[in-house]
Amino acid sequence: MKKPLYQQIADDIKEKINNNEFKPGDPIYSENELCKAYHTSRATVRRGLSLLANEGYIYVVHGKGYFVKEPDQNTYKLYYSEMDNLFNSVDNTKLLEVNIILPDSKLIESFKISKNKKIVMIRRLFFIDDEPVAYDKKYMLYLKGIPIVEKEIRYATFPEMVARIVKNTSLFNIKKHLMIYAQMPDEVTKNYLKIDDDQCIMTVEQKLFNKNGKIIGLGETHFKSDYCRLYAESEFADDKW
Amino acid sequence: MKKPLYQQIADDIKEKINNNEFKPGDPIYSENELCKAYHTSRATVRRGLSLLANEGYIYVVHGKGYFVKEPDQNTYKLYYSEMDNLFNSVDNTKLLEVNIILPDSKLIESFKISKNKKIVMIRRLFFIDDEPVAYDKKYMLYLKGIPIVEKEIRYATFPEMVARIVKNTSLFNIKKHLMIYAQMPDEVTKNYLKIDDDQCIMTVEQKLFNKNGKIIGLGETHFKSDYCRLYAESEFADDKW
DNA sequence: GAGTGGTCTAGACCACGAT
DNA sequence: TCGTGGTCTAGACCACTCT
Repeated sequence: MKKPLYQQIADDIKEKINNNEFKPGDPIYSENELCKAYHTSRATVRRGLSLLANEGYIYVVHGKGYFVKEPDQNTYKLYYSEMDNLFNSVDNTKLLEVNIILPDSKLIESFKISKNKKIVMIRRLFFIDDEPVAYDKKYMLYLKGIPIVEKEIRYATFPEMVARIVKNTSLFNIKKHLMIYAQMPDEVTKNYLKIDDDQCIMTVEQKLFNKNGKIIGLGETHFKSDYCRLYAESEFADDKW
Repeated sequence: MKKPLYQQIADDIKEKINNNEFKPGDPIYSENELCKAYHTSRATVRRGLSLLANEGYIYVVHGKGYFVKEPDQNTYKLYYSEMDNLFNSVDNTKLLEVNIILPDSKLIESFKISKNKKIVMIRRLFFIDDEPVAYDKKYMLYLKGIPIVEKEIRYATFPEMVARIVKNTSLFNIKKHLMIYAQMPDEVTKNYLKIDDDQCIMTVEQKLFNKNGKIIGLGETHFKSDYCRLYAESEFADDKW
């Protein structure tokens, strides 16, 4: 299990950064210095530095050198799926509505489309152990010719739906935004989720974009608060390479 | 602005994956095939493939080849800081308590420490425009000799605090976990946040670990729901290299 | 012009998987 | 054994920054 040299180089520098021997903003060794120090070639040195760059420890400036980065404290990896949240999984769903509609002014605004374009609207209820746990609404651009198969959308997450229904999208090239907040449910949501006391809900709004940055989907999911615990962790970029 | 060859190789393969010519699980070209196809050396081909691997499009199996990855639909990049959330920033804080305590059984359990170890406890209130918006509690391992300067912790995020107070930690090597959920406030929180109607709160629990996986900090922040909107987006790993 | 990183070549040898 | 990827060498030439 000998550690490759490029890994050793990366680890040595990483340790100096962790121990504050190199501080954010500081220049570190040049490639040539490292070549000499480790009696190796530039390719190997560069590979080590590339690891550190990918892990967010350093950055490069052409013609100047390598510098220690300010650590990115506030970025986390979040796991989110309408259907699953590490603690419980939706085990049943009910399709409340699948419709092709003309957009109201709010949707026209959001999708930046003309008013004669059509929108697919899907409303669902999610269940766990026969208890309604989330009320879900989705809007997607409608493009002729793609059949909407109920079976396929009952358990689909929003990205999966869009990859099926909207043309020229694959799960690889959808950009996604989430907005997450707590609120008190409105009457409709209260009814669907059978909330009678003053329990609150977690709302997750989704926006999906194609690779050109055009909005192709809008969604909101309202979770009964007991059934929505979101988990996130700091990303320690693992060395994929 | 000529595109480097390794980028071209990566883009060509990426396009085939986006267009579903290569599906998840499929083997793609071998390094040697690509060398021939692009009349180039293995190093260049490997650099292109490395890009794709870092962006999550493909994975490698030694001795077998490169394969298309299942797209990671449910992973997002989340921005979280107690002090800032893209919509509003805490502009004032009040230190309710800074104390060194002996852990109760719950803390002993959580930190996996013996009962004579000491814990630093910090409680704060956060304000925006003179309105209390969050109630914040932190627990950290106490190590002798490090002074706790009130000025330094009033506006500090949890990772910043720990990097100051706990030995051998830097902002680079702290692992962080978050648990996020909506709930109704308890009486204490209601009083601090001056909530009289039935408004709900967003709770964010933080766990901090050192590089060996040992827990070094526990925190919970309770936000008035209007002041906590969390934002996340799909991570399109930018080519750092 | 000297020093830095950015791209690329044409090899070598090793480790792993399938057969 | 053969084809695959994994590590590494010793160069080349180019582009950028600083002085």
